[in-house]
Amino acid sequence: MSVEEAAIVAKAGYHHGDLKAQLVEAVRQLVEEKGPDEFSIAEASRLAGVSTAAPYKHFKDRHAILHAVALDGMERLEAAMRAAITDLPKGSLARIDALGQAYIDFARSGPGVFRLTFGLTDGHDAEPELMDCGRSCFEILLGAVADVLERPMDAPEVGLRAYMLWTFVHGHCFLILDNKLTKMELEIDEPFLLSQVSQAIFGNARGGQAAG
Amino acid sequence: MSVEEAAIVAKAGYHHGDLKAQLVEAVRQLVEEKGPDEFSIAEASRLAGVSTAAPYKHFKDRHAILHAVALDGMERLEAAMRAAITDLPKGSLARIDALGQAYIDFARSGPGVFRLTFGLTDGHDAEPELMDCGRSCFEILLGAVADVLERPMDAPEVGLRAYMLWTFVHGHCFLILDNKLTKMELEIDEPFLLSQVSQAIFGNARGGQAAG
DNA sequence: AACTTATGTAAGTGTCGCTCACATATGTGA
DNA sequence: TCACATATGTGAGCGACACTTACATAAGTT
Repeated sequence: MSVEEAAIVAKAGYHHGDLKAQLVEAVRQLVEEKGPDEFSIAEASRLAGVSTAAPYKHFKDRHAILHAVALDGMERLEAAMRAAITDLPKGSLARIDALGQAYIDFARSGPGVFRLTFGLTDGHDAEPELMDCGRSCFEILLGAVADVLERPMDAPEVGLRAYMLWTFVHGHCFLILDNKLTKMELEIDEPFLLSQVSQAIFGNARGGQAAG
Repeated sequence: MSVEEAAIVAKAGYHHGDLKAQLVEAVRQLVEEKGPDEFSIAEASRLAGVSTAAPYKHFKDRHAILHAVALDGMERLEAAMRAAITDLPKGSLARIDALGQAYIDFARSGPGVFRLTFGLTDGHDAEPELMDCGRSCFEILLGAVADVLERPMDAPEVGLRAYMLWTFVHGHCFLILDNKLTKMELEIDEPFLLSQVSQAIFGNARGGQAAG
């Protein structure tokens, strides 16, 4: 059901019924279509079938709406990461690769939201919800790395390797969103790339000494 | 010399003299101060001491200005990368690390421009100038990797490893710009991280030689 | 000096973010 | 059932902005 259809159903009378959630969804759509810069609250209001003043009953300002969309995205990312590893054995490198793939799939399925979620310039400090959710995502990865290394989650080498994995996947996401890969005339198979990365990071860590 | 001072000097009379370059500089400043979303052409015009219509004699629209700022940034990045390796021996891992550090320094010295340079949404970064400059940057890295591996630049393993390095550094840049490192309560020494990365990527490719 | 071109201004248009006064629906306790 | 507080909608309007148009001024060419 699109936003417009949902709007028609929900808005039986004067009151809308579910405006807050539908505004988030409308903004999400617009952000994907036109990019985070080009969307306007006015257009989202039109999509939801309400006046341009209505959103301000639910959100303080434009930034608050974008934050809500970003948070929604981050929550979906966390759910996807959890789902990605449930059927895989604890301590396996397959879990690491699956987490990376989930992250990449999330970025690819919604480039605009991905950019928003990780690119909001202003006070992430003022948005504790978004930060907490991001930390939860990272802790999933931390846990998987700790299992592979058979070390506690707060061990330095666990943090280091988890961070290395994160930066790699994160950077890869930004580069594929910009189509940099094809533009640089690189032909790289993604699963192969992921396996090479986990091998590079964990290859010398299980048989021998750890970093740190 | 700030933009305002330069404007006063340059604008002796009716004509400005150097408006195009100064607009780019003014926008660059504003992007750093307020973020790429918050800047306005009107404000940049005020900074440069001209009317709000003047910029449109030099740039088609807002996107064209942002593109010019992004291109200027990319050119500075390319220069920084070239400068970073001139005094280091060909084929050394030190060159790899220096390129990474130059990239990171560039990001840290101008987060707004960095985001702009690599974050412009798809329709607008299809600008050939920006793309060519980006490819030049990547080719510097490609050359350094090729030297380390003692293989031609177009060899698949050269492309793969160069890409892995790029994603690492690129992801790290975005994460430090968002202060994700401190927020995740990670304490990671950056030079150590870089050396770990080059070691992970090149460690098994050159008989286990580690970074300096 | 006359003509062309480059580069500036002022004024105006439509959109947008956001606010305010007011309208309408909903829930609650007497 | 009914007054009343609260939540959620509308329309009008303000100031800022992107961008356009018509016009003014400078600079180069011949």
